[in-house]
Amino acid sequence: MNEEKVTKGQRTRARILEAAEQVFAEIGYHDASIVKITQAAGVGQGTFYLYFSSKIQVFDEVVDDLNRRVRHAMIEASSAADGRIEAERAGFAAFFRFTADHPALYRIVRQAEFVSPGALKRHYTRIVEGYQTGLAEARADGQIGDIDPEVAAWALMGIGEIVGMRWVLWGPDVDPGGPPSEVPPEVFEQAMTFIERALAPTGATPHPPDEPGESA
Amino acid sequence: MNEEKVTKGQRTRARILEAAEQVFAEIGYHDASIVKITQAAGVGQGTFYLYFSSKIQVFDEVVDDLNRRVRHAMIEASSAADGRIEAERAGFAAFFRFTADHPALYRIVRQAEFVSPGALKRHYTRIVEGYQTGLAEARADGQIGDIDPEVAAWALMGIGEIVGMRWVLWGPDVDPGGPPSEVPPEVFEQAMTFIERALAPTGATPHPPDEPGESA
Amino acid sequence: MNEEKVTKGQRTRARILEAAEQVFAEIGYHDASIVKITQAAGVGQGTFYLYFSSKIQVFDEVVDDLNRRVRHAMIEASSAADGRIEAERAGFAAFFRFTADHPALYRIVRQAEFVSPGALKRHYTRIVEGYQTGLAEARADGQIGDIDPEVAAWALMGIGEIVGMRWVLWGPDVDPGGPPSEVPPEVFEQAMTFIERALAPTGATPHPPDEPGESA
Amino acid sequence: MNEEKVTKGQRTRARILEAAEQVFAEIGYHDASIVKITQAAGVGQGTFYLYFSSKIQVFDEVVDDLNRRVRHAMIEASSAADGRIEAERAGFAAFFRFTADHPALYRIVRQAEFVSPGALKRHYTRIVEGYQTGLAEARADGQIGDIDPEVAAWALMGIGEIVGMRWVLWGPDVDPGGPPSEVPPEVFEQAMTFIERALAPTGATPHPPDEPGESA
DNA sequence: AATGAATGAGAGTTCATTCAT
DNA sequence: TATGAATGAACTCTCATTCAT
Repeated sequence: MNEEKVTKGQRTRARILEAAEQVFAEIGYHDASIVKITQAAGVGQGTFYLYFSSKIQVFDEVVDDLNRRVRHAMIEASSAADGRIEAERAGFAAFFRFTADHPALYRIVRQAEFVSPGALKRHYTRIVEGYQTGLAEARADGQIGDIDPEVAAWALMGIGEIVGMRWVLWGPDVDPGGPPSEVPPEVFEQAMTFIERALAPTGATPHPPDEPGESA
Repeated sequence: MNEEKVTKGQRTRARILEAAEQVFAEIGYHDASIVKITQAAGVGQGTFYLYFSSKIQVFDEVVDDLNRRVRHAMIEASSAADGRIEAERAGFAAFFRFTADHPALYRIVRQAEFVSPGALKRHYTRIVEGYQTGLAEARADGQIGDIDPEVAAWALMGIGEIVGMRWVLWGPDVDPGGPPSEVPPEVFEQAMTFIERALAPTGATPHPPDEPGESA
Repeated sequence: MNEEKVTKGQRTRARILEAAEQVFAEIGYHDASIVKITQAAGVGQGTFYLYFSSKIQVFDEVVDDLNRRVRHAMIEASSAADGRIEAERAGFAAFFRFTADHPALYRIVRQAEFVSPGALKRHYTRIVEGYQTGLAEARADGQIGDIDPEVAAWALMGIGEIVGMRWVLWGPDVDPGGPPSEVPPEVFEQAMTFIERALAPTGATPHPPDEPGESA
Repeated sequence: MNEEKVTKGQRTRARILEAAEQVFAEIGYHDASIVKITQAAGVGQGTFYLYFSSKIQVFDEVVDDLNRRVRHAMIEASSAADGRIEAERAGFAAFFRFTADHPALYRIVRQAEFVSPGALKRHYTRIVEGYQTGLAEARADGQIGDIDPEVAAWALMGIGEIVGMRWVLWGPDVDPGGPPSEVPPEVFEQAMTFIERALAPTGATPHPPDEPGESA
């Protein structure tokens, strides 16, 4: 009878976790108080400590949770795509989409450095590991140029991060406080071009097919 | 009379600013208290408010100061270099060197999002503007491929940021707490290769010099 | 049916009472939480309030319980002894032994002043009443000197208390945190000598056996 | 000019210490909150932490302060007295008088066991050391009987403590909450008789001089 | 008879800021 | 120009007690 049942406690815990994510994203870790989180969750203050041992623990859990979800979104998107380049584009697109839908990701992760350094490293490292594995395989297959997969993976991470911050979080016009928007298509295309050229198999012209007659 | 003279007040102000940079870098904005900053500066608490109107104002000023210095270091290094590629390498090297010497840059900037969002945007935007101008000129000269200078500039910013965080701040082994180290030479080379391929003039082989028999 | 039977409820109640005694003794009334007591008893928090109306009530009951047991131990020991002096020694010895076996006695009673003043007075007064009765009888029989039994009884109580604290609770070397030890035999002898001299029949030499030829 | 001057800060500190003593004595350590103490002292909450690092630190200081004062009172009284017995009576009288005037002594010390065990031991040990030294000298002079000064000193401490609690703190009728009264003269006399008999030089009749016709 | 999730008042402590000197 | 004593609001966290199950 209670085999797959979600207990009342589990529901309360989930509500608090969700509220914490929202509040952290909105006002930041330090301005987020337990009172604000529990009010947002609709529970008493004491209830928080029934499920989390401290404010920092719930922060870690929020970061890990977001990390899990963004990686899931990226993997799902790229595995459905056809071919290496398509997969890459799909992965990046998923990353930007997730960022737009969950601005909490950025806002929370960037606070992590001082709040919980472990959480920050865990977050980046896990995502990078995914990239790195894919790049190593692609290099072995000759699908990309000769480059260290680790460095390349971190470079991709950096590009994704900054483009997400610049165009998703800040909006097209860098005006402050605007709601997160999608990455403009032309920006996305340019960013992908940048990446594809960087990774293109050495010796081959990086982007020749669509501009014939260009090579010497 | 006070034309070139540095007044006592100006010296006090500078001491507080310097102390603030150190304390923010070491323990973060929120754990840094006015008491800690003034103690580090060797002045009384009240003196702080003679020169700065609030904790957040001194933070903004620290960020702007670091920004000015890192841009200065990059410009100086790249303008002394010979040729576009050399200039770029020199600029990145200067960026990483500054990061290693002033870990405060990273640690403070990454806190800025919630402390003072304006400071964060100002910081990135100013650095990117420098890149962007250079890239636009280089594109006009045909020294780099056909790519939107703005997107490319942000991509470079992202690469610099993440490589700096990964290899300078975290150290070679991602072990926590280690002192900031230099970017290992092979990582630097790989990162530059990545960038040079991405920016290489379209149609040309990105890295031909080391593979002489490659061109058609 | 339930004449001699110990019901399940009675057993649960006894377990909680015992757990409360241990927890109060170990960490003190204020640091002892209902959760800790119920966990030590192996029951749920709510169960506590089925048998006790409040934390303070269980404290009172613990004090009264210990009081009953220490008096029982003293009475049993002294009633088995032969002669007034022997009885007294046996009573004190029993008191110290009980203290060593149940450090809770001290630790709990000394907290009682602010937790439940009534409990403190009840505890001391009951023990003193036992002494007092014995002393009054002994005085009437001429076995002890002419002294107010009430004052003498309180004096004995004070000696027992402080010697117990000093040598049983703090251990022989006043080092902190050591486990309760027995009163060293020579200390016990000296304390009894002190008491016997104080109570010795007036005019008589208090300790004649070891100094023969002294009486008039 | 400011040679012997008491600074403003020192005065504030003294006011807080005094308020803490009163509040601890009245409602006990645990019910005494920083708010209550600072309100009683007429300062803000934050001011407390300018002078004391924690609630427990001020408690320790209060205990040590009371200890110093009670020892001072005892020493002063007994050193002004004439002869060993008179000195002893004067010391005890001073102890009881101090207790009556500063019920805080008892009420605070008895809480110390769990609040700050070090403070409790320090308090008793220091007073006992004074007794012990005096008793050792008196024994060497043959003024008191042959008894271990350490055990005897602790016994005296116990008697003083319990008589003070019984008659000073609880008042003559053991009714609760009455204001601290003096030890009734006849109780004081009986207690001194008890002590003098216990300490009387062995072989001599303890209290014969004042009742000449008493011996057989 | 027994449970444990839920509560909210209140605890100790910190700190940016003010202001009389 | 410089000080540091003073403040009080706000913080995280604890816990005796209740009550629906």
